[in-house]
Amino acid sequence: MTGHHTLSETERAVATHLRGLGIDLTAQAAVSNLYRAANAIRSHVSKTVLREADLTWTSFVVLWVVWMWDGIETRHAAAEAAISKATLTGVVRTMERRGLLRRSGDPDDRRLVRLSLTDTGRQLMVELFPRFNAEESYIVSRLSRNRLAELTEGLRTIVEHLETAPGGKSADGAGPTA
Amino acid sequence: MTGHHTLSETERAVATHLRGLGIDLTAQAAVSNLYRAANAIRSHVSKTVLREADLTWTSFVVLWVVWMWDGIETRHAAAEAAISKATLTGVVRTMERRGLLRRSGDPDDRRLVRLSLTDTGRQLMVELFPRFNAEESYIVSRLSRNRLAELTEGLRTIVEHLETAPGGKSADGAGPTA
DNA sequence: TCCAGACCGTTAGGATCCGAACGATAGGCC
DNA sequence: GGCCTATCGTTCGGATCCTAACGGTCTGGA
Repeated sequence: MTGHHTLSETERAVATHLRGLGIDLTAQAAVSNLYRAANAIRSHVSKTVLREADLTWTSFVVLWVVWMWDGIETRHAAAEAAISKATLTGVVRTMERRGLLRRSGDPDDRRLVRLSLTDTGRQLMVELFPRFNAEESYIVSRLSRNRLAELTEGLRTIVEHLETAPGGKSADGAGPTA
Repeated sequence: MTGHHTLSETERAVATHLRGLGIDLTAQAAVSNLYRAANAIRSHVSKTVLREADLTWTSFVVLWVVWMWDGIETRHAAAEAAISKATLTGVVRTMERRGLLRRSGDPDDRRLVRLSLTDTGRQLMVELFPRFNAEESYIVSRLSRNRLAELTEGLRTIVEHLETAPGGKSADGAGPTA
């Protein structure tokens, strides 16, 4: 993917469609390619490494977050995984059912729920992540060391720009303003 | 989002966790930042422009695709929007219910269904897209013209790499091999 | 002390999202 | 013509995903 039209064809169609509307084409191309790349990556990894482990992308991300930050509180885990608290509740239920993850209440503040991996979950990540990373390595293998560094830096700039922005300040959610 | 930890904190945690596992950290950082940026963008736009129009990101993308390629066949529309045919069926049903989109059979091949915007749908896109694009412009506003061009080029490289790859060749789906 | 407000995770309801299986249609080959 | 196979969009079942509303818990000031 994405689609039976190539990137060039799409960009040409866009250009002709939006002629004279005062559109920022460079921004359009950048965002479009960014999202297209993210989709391609998610799809690729889901169909290779994660498929064998019977994990969805989101499940893997949640496991990853809990692996990185053991005992993390649910609201923080949701923010790290870029999903809403409501979504996390469902994913955690699934992962708990499969014995990969554990919920435990905080004795000091009984509103809180803390998450940690089971031994099985930790073992899964130790054996799964290197394979996941191998795909990541494959994904960027066409870029030189310099170009890859520039790409990463550009992405960081965007992320920090959006995350520090005033933004919409919605109630919950996975947004940059959370 | 994405989280109460900053990018630097996360990268530090990753580095300490994966020490000695032979992990490609530069690839990990690149892919991680790419996906994080995509999430931030999707979230940002969803909460600003699309929220007012009561459209989900996917709905907007589908409308966009049909706007660009009027009379497109469903399987191609699904590929362009990077969603599965099954998902598209549902989204189209929703958009049709709201009078933004129309389905019509192909007389020459009665298996096919072609999609096109209604006048209402076209009018919506004409007034909505400039605002959408203004957000895109805001998103990349911190990058110089040169850095933006480099970013876009790097993303294109990744997309083309994944889309031309042999990959999994799944039956349906929105993947890079579709 | 007590209670109004803030915050926590969960639930409710609906839209996406997927792979797999399904009926319907088209096209090649005899 | 008559079948076999490929391909189309849809349906089905289940997981994700969101906002809004909810009950339980904490906290600070009267």
